[in-house]
Amino acid sequence: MPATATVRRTRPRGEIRRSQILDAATEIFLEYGYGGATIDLVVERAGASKATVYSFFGGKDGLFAAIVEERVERILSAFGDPEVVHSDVRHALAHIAGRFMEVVMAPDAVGLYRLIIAEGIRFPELARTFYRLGPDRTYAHLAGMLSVWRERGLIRVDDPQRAAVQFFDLVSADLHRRAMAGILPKNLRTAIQRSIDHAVQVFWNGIRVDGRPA
Amino acid sequence: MPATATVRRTRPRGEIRRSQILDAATEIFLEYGYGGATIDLVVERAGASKATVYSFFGGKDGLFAAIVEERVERILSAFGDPEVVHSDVRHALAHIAGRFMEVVMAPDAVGLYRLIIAEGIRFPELARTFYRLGPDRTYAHLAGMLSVWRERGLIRVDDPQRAAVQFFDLVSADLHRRAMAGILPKNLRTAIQRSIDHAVQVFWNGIRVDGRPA
DNA sequence: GTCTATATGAAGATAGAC
DNA sequence: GTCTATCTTCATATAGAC
Repeated sequence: MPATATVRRTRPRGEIRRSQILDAATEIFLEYGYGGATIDLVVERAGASKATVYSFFGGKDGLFAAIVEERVERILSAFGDPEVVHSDVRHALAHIAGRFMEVVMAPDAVGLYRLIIAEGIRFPELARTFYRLGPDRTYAHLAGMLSVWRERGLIRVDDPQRAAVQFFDLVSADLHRRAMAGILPKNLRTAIQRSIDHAVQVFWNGIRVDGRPA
Repeated sequence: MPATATVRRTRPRGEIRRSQILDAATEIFLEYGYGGATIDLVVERAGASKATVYSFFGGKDGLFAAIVEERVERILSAFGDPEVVHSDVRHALAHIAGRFMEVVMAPDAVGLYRLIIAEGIRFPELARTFYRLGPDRTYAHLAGMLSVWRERGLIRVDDPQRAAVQFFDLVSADLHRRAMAGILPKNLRTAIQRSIDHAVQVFWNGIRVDGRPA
């Protein structure tokens, strides 16, 4: 083969600048939103130039897509590895709820969700990707745990997938929506803990097999 | 009193143009979002002129605030009058959940919520107003019903206010978030009905006084 | 009060040097 | 590959006529 198959190892060439730009852009977009963010702000914070941004990402749209895809992975990785499903259901629920809230209430995660909602109409494919890579995987995680508990006869639930969504909604929906709107209670950590406790209580009463009140 | 207290009845003077502009602007903002909306688009759809828009609302910000305040009232009025609290709790819950979903899943309501979330950072006071006039009143409504049921010994619940939020989150959170992101299942009405049924089931098991499974 | 026409400025995008 | 400097577009906002 004459000259076509030149095996390039052009790795660290522009990768550094690309990362710098992407990190700066993520901060800017999360802080100002899509409309409020400008390429100039990104350039300034990254210490790069406009032309480089355009050569890497094509434009503001491409930059936005790159941000979402990279960030979902990073946030989800914080959710960690599937742990052992031990048999104290209420304790396990409270534990996974706590980790869930740490992840989804983090400013970055809230900002990303806000971006998806704000621009979902203009970028529907991106929103779908976000849900597939993010929330849906988390739901599936808990659904698996619920299935195991059901097989062991510890709980009574028709549809583990739906029940998982219900549980996370009980834990997070209200606080998460207020966070997205920029409205949060003063003692956030206390509010989160109470939300978890009450969610576990109602949910547990809803799925337990015997009937006596807690 | 000489000349100061001239009682003007300058009502229908500019009120017509104002309404025309506000209606057109609401459509444009809900359709394109704050960033995508332009005064030119509003002017075109309203058949008015830029200068008139500015004389009424001061600018894009003022127009946005006027839209939110007017729209929350209109949407909430659709929720209607507090009905009689009859004693079939599960039936009543399903009924109020159905009306709630009709209101909050309507395209206008979803669009308004999306606007609040997207621009909440830039307009925090507006977001607070929105919550006070909208969701918080709805929660209080159901909380009142729950209190009545509790007094009658029909349910067991510690904090009616929190329980109300929990119930509406169970019913709506997942579908509502997907709607805001522009992602909806094909059979929306079926999905809503199923969401209501499952929410009532879990919530009822969580608050009922006796312990036998349904 | 309402319009037409215009000023002003900002932000996305690119041409060309190094 | 990366920068500086520039172009172009377009949206906000206003001045002035009717």
